[in-house]
Amino acid sequence: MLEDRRLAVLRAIVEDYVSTREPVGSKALADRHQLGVSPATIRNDMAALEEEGFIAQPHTSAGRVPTEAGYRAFVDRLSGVKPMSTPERRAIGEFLSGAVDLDDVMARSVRLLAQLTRQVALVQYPSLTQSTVRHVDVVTLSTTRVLVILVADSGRLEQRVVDLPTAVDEDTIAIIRTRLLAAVAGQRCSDIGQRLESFVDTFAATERPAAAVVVASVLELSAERHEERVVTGGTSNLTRYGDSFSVSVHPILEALEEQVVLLRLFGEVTHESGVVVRIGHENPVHDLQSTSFVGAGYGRGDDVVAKVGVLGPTRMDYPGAMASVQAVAKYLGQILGQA
Amino acid sequence: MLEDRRLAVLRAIVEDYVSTREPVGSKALADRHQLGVSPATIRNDMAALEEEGFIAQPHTSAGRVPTEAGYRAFVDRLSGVKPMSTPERRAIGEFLSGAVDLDDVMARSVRLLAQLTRQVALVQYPSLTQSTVRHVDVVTLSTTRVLVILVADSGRLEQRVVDLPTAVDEDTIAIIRTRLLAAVAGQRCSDIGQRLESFVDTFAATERPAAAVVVASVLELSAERHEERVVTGGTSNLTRYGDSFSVSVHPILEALEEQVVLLRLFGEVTHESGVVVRIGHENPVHDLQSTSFVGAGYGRGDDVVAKVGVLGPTRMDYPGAMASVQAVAKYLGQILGQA
DNA sequence: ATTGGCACTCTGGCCAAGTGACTGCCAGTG
DNA sequence: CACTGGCAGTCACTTGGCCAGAGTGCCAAT
Repeated sequence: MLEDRRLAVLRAIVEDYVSTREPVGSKALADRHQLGVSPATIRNDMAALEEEGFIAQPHTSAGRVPTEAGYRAFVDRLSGVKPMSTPERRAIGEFLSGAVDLDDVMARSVRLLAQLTRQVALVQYPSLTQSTVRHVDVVTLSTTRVLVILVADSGRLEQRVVDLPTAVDEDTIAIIRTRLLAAVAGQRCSDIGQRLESFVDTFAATERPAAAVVVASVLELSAERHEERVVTGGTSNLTRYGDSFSVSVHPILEALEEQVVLLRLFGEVTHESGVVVRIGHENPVHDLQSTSFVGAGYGRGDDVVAKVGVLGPTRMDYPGAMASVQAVAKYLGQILGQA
Repeated sequence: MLEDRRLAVLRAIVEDYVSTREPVGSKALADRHQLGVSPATIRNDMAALEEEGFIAQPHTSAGRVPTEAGYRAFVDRLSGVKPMSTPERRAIGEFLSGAVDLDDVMARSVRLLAQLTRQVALVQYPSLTQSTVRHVDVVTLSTTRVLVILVADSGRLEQRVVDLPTAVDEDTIAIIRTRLLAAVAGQRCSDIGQRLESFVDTFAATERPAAAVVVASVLELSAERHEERVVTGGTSNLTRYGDSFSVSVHPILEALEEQVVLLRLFGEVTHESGVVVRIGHENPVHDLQSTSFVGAGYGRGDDVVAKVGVLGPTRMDYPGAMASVQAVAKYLGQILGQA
């Protein structure tokens, strides 16, 4: 009861602060929410909340602002995922299903998510290791150069230009192509390493050098290192308010340009199907510790093949962001399933 | 002679302003450059330059700042392209030739250019219409779904998922694939529309519906609309200084997220092989009129297949940017030529 | 437990004065 | 005639002091 109201006050503070971006005082709270008590009472609650570390004052005579712990409590105990309206859901589905290829799906998703949340959106390409090989092709570019193409069932396509050690005629290429395809088609990407181990040895001596480099490139294409790729969108949302939300947008923009950093950010979002929220310093990336991250995995059925998320100020609309991220993840899974 | 010194003063103003980012006064000019005259004389020249519209004062008691016309004069008459050192050139070449496929080339270029100029870098994918078809492939995804892949000789690869009107067996797909490849391989992308005009009619009735949609998708892939694609990098350079360089970075960031806008920006860079500079309002894109653009076309030999450029504050190091853009364009052309 | 009242604190806006960095002009000089 | 030194004038920017407003904490009362 007493405890209940304190939490209600915390929720009110978070909501007000998120929408006004200004420290919120006891009077304003009493006015804008039906808490049924006077400002003085709220002040007492606020003092207690501050004691517990959920809120803080920027300076003595200012209102209160939620701390990271405050947001954490809000997310964990006070807000469910805001349900989305059916037309909204339908709009998302329609927008995403209009895509013509995987690149398009990714591009649309990131754009959509940025628009929905008005934050920076991040979408990761489906992992290769989790996929099976749909097709492999070897295209002749010149007598000593071929393009190796690998298509996964997620629709993901990887390519690579390969220099052959010696000039090779079209027939040999054809042989390599056919046999390679037979060897790996339908295999899981993570398995083809084993499958191809002694595969090269089965080629005639004249074909072997060329086959070796081609096979090597297929291995590389399907390897873990190559698998990760994150697209970003909505970076202009970082500068939506007069001037950034904390100190400077610069380090954040810098971080967003580094794939490695983005992967580290996503790294934390693992297995579990639910939405993950990382607030401020919970974040593994130092330069992004003034921001919060809301992410979720997506995939066909239950296995997560990649992740999506949004990045924004710690002062962000968590319920809304969680809903959007979840919805986009869900539709991404569906689209991938049918591809 | 007299005229000469005035221009020297203009050059000095531009250089100082670019490096210090502060209005430059007559005394500072006399100190930092060997103009051989006193501040008073310089003041006279400055008055004249202001009269002619090349420089302006932010307020009465401040130093002078170049106007757009001033930069224009500087670029046109006062600065050549700053030559790059040989080690620098070699570093560029090495960095770019390490790329494994076209995506990689583009990604590396944009990164490199952003680093060299410390500005926002833009790189456009090679145009398809200018290229010839190296390979076409049709990969079965399900009985009613195929992935159509088109590889151009520039190394560019386009893909598209296509729904077939009816279920089609693997043999039919194989037929379509083979005949399609024969029909378009080696053709210029811009020509294949004609080549495929009556191509569909040559198929047996049972194959025709499937062939029709596949052919249609190939046409789309090679069509003009699909051809343009611009990648950006170094956007964090926009926020390098305390706070933006003009009013706000926000509209600029927004503009950079719109492919259409970027294409409009590039649109102006046409044919001529040289470096093009657009200063402030010379720029066709309204939201980017507080910025300058330095761009150049690249391609194999003389025909321009796409463009590269950098975007930065009007107060930017034009000679340096021009040199970097030119160098990257040149190496891009070389790499593309050998691919 | 809640409330109204009151004293206290601190920020932000505002104004005035002082400082410094320019310029423009003018009279003087080789 | 081009250049120079000097000098007065203008204006932005900074500093310090002041005031108003917002918000708190505490206390005594209900």
